[in-house]
Amino acid sequence: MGVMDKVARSQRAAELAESPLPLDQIVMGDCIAAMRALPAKSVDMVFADPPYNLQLGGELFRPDGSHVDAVTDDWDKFDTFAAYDAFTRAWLAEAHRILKDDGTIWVIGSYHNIFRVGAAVQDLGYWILNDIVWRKANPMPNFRGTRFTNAHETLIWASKGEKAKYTFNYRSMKTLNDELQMRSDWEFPICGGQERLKKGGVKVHPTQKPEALIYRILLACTKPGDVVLDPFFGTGTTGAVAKRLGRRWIGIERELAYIDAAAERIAAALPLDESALATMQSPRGAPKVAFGVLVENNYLTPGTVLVDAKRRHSATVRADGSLASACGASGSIHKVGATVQQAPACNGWTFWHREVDGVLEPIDRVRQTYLLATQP
Amino acid sequence: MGVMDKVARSQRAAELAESPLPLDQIVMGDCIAAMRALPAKSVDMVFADPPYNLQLGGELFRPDGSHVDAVTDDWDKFDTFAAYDAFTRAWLAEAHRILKDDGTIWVIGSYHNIFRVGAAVQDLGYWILNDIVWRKANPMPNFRGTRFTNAHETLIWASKGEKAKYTFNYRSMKTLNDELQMRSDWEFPICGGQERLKKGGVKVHPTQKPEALIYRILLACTKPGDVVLDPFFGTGTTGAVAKRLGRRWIGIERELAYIDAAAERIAAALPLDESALATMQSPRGAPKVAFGVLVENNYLTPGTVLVDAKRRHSATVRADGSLASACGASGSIHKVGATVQQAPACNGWTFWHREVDGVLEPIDRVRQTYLLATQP
DNA sequence: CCCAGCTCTGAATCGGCTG
DNA sequence: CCAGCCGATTCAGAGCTGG
Repeated sequence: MGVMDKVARSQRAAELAESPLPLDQIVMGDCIAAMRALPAKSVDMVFADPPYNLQLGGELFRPDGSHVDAVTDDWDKFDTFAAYDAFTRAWLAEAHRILKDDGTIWVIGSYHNIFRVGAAVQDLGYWILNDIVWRKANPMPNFRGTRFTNAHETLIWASKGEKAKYTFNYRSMKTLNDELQMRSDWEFPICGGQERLKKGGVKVHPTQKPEALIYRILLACTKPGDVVLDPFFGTGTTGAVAKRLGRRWIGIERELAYIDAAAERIAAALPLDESALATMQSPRGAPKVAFGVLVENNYLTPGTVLVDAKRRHSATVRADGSLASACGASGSIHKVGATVQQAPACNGWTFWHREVDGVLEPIDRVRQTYLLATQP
Repeated sequence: MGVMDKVARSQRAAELAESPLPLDQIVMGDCIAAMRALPAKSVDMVFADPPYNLQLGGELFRPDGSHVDAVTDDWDKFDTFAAYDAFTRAWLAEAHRILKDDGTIWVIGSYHNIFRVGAAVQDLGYWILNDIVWRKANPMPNFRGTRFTNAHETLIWASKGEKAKYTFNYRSMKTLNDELQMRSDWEFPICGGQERLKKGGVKVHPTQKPEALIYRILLACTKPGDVVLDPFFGTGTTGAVAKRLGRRWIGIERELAYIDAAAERIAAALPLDESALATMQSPRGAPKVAFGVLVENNYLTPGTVLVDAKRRHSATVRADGSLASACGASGSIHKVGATVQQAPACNGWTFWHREVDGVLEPIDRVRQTYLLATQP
């Protein structure tokens, strides 16, 4: 870290200390009213998972006769498209005011609402940078055989305007994807297992999002110390991941039950720790596994020190799946392996080892473990 | 093919012969004006690949048909969006008028325009059935490294209204996908190689779509002989695939160069023969067999005891094709199955089994045997 | 202890025909 | 328009249980 960086960091710490922002806190109340109370140009990112306005009809049963537990909460009900649009434009306008000029917004939705959201985003002057598809590894089937299986959701990523600057950690994303550019289609399982918050065996929130999804977003489009605002906080996935990645967060939520669950969950979250190990699964179907995926899924913890078989070289795993060697080189496992050996190329999977109970094992072993756990 | 089918086909042929539709032809002209000349409720599908960007070369029309000059420099962004919206709503409204009540529309776009298109689709009363993601196997990389690789496009599939019927060949799609339900994310390569139309080494059209994409759409959502309208015909991918699949088509296109290329291409396309066109049928379309018919014809003897797969419930076949369960319930195979399970509904064909040489087989097997023996 | 098999569930705009 | 009946319809993952 250079001198300028240190100065910038210390200035930043001073700013945050005097900040009127409710950092790392959950604000209870209506999202629009609560956003009005926040100062202009004060946060680096808004992540929003607004109501989808599903407009579900009657009951739905599976072929085996069991009942599908649908989203029936009042917060998802709007009388008309016009009412939904008015609500959407109101909170998007507040978000635009609160964002710093170089901040970005992420919104997730399905075909029920995402087109209305996207049009509003454009009308309010935001500039869409990408739309991202979350491909669900295990979506709910279409039980009646009447349509295609609804197997994805859509995210919109936008800056404050056409000429606005923004953060995009291109190298981190490329490293995370095994030295290929990160594409606009991402595969993750839906949120379940240990990660899914339950109370008395019942899910706390009907639409809890997977941590791996937010992890990739924060890693791609924020820097450590950045402030992320989530106006539809729910059970606090954004807060938990932000804490894990060393980002600051602000949550807005109406329902006390969600707030309680979120507070408990975030308190238990440990920065860059293995706490979420069982929770995040991986891209399925791809025979290739990017090294970054192992990090993303907590098979390898950022900060782990890797060495070669003869302990002549060492390097540290970073949060984006890159390595930083003791001699200053950084990049993918292959590139750093080549650099420290002054070789033209290197297979990082077999070159780098981690120590387990005093014994060295190649990181390819971790990949095998991961594949065994995730491949059929 | 049954007698009724033959009658229906011949009626249909007669209708089409008298039809005022320009079947299997390319109409030269502006898409909105050309659509106005087509009769209401006359086509089974509209497939549309409208212009993606907002600079439409001065060919924008308001809903009233008046011309909009979109290239004027002093137009701000709102005006540009408004002009695109007006154009979009105008052609979508015409498409709604031209579609039969059980027809559907497909529109493809990218994040530049698809949100505006989707919102317009909803506002005009269409009912979105799915959004489909075309994952490009070989997308163009993001050369500047400033965003995620834009590796997909989005399609919207919608019926004419919430209660409208529509065609969806569920079994064909499931068969095409190795006996798993077809999902909402489809992977195809971009159009290239032999398929890509070129003239003097230069591609004829900048956004020619892969035939495989249209093939899947027509196979999923139309029947042989159905009429498909493409108001942005370009180089005629829709026409070539429709001809190949035994569907009728109408294309609208402004540019003579595209029309020439499309006409040549479609003339060279070879229709699949009828045996290749046969697709997986849904049991819904198969001839119905009442359970009582099996008893009447001695495929099942009155007094036979049926059980469920786990032998938890049992019932006796009566002479009139009704069942009498051990617990006193009686009625149709479906009703008794539902009653003994205390379920809202039940498919008796798969629920009830009979024992043959100590092995249980569903009574649907008996129905299959009967159908094989009695159908030509 | 392990494995095979069974159960449960997830942001879902999820019939058609007859009387 | 509504009630009632007919009968078609599911994938992957996690967790539990019994052998």
